[in-house]
Amino acid sequence: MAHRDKARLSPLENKVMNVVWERRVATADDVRTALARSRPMKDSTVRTILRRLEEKGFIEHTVQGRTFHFAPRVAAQSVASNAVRGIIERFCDGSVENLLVGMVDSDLVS
Amino acid sequence: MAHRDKARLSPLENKVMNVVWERRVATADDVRTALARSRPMKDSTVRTILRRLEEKGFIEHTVQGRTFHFAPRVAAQSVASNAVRGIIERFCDGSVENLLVGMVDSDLVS
DNA sequence: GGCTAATTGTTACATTGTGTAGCATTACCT
DNA sequence: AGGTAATGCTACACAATGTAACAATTAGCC
Repeated sequence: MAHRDKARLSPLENKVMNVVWERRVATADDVRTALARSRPMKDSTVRTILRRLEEKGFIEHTVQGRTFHFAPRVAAQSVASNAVRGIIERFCDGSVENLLVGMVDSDLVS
Repeated sequence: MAHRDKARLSPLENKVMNVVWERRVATADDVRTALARSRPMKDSTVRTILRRLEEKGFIEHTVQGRTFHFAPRVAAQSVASNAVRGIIERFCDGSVENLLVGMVDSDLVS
């Protein structure tokens, strides 16, 4: 299982991904509408983010008529797990236990 | 407990922090020496990183003679837990359980 | 079939973050 | 007191990020 997914998500990319993850499939306009309240964006901006997300391998698209339908290529939990793995390597000397200890200490889990 | 620690660690800052965390206290030269093999850096570079880390609140220094002695202001596990908390919020809809499920799925824990 | 409005493609750019470092200055210690 | 080692200040190139305009295309309606 060789996979190159080192790419990280920027805050905005993250928000967009959340929309795609929630819907399982979304058009650029779906995304813009979904985020309109919390983060108004021009159509072009949304498309740029979607393009970058696709370049990074987080989403893929199919064409329906003239419209791109974006769907996740990776599950949110998968990305999350990967991120946690990175954290464990970088901060906890590779030990999951160390992380869990810290999480217990800060009441994240019990 | 109001704390503003939104600041993130860059890869290099991370490496430097690891040295400081390991030693509990380190001078700029200690850091440079410790990382010399894996990442040769000029003295100035190390100092810049240390300064930024201090600005970000990750370390603090005391002066011994003319030398700065840097020590962590936050524990590694604390930073790790915070990072995980962020991940949970951003990817797992705020649910620790969701994260744990993903971690189990990807064999991070059992 | 042709037109129009919706969609995508292409390109740009200002800001900030990151890594890298030089040089001036200061002040211990011998 | 002077040399040496440490800091203070500043700079800069490159990549990432957020933001978007404008051009080109084309699906689908009339």
